[in-house]
Amino acid sequence: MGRNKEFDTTVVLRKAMEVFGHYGYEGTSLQILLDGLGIARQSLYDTYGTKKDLFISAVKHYTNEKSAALLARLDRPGSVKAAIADIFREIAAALKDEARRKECFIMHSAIDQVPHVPEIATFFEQDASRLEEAFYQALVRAYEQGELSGRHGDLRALARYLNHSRYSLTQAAKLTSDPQVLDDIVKVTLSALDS
Amino acid sequence: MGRNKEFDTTVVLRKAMEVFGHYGYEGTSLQILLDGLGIARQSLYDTYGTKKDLFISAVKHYTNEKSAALLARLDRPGSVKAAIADIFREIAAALKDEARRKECFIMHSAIDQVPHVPEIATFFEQDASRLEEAFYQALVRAYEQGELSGRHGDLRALARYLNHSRYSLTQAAKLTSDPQVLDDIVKVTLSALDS
DNA sequence: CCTTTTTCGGACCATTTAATCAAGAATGAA
DNA sequence: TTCATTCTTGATTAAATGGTCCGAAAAAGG
Repeated sequence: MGRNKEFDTTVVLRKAMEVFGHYGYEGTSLQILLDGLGIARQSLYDTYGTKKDLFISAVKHYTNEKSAALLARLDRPGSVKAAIADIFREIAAALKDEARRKECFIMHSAIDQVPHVPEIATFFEQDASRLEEAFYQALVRAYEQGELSGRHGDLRALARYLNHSRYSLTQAAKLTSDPQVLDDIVKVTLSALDS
Repeated sequence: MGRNKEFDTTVVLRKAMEVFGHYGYEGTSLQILLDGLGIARQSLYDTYGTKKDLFISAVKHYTNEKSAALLARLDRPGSVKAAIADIFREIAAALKDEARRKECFIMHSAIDQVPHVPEIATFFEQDASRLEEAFYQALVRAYEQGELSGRHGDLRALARYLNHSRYSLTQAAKLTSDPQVLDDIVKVTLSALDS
């Protein structure tokens, strides 16, 4: 019983990603935040807690969403190289889409806060090691399937490289408005898997 | 005539890089800034102008320094691949050095401000296109010297990739404390030049 | 109708912010 | 010495900050 929430909490969380992504965590004043979310001040505190709580929630929600999609794609049987290519092309596609790219920039703000918000630091550590391991296992499978030659000796290094490249694409997107640049970067990045 | 400045303006500029790199532009309060610089408030305003002015000066000084070193190394005759390898290993070395890495993080804060400080945006655009062109010319020379095979067809894409990888290393350094990860990333990054 | 829950808007708070002004002491060159 | 420049310190300003409290209206279920 009682009145229902008028806003979808996950939709508002998406908007929070955009706002924090655009202004950064410290650069986002409460006023800007409320204007961006389209809800009243009290609703924010009732639903999400403080500004920092909301930020952490948005970061986690974004990261979990992306990580889940990545793990799902890596786990699909078939060519591992094709899976990795898909993953990177999907990221590039998101960063080239005017509507979707805005959310992605919250990653930059999140990395900014790593030294100052322990909860985000540990969260990223765990997420990174999980994904690095997933990449590694996928590469092992690729090797067993004959997709990789002996010249890709250090699969651990390759896994770390792929995981890092994922993050770095959003940084590239912040620095250029030319979609061709993103495609070029992805193309060369994937060439590390060529035989 | 008159009293001399007691502090070296470029030394203070270095400290400014560290402070802004650690706290971000908006996260750096004037008090934190003054404590980090070790000068009095009035000295800051007399010498550098406002907080934003100092930030822009620090960013430009850092970028110019790094870019000049890069261009100098690329212009040296001899193996281009060796030059590029040197460049990336030097970046990794700086990021692994507890003392030097702190300055590098100002890049993250600077990229953060790109959408909000036009002066930084245009400065980065110019710097990026200059370095991309330098990488491209170097790759052309490498090809002419027989260092690259036909499989490195798109030298423009390769140049963009190298320039982007340079930036992205500081982001990787923010996310991991394990120096081995940086080495792994550099190793795989450079493998894009292998035949 | 009654109760519960949420939304909304304004008032309010203490703190912090960047920046300016003022004044005295230190310093160095003419 | 004289004068210009810088350093240091403290006071001050006006605005913005994140966060809390309160009250009334609106909706939904009992």
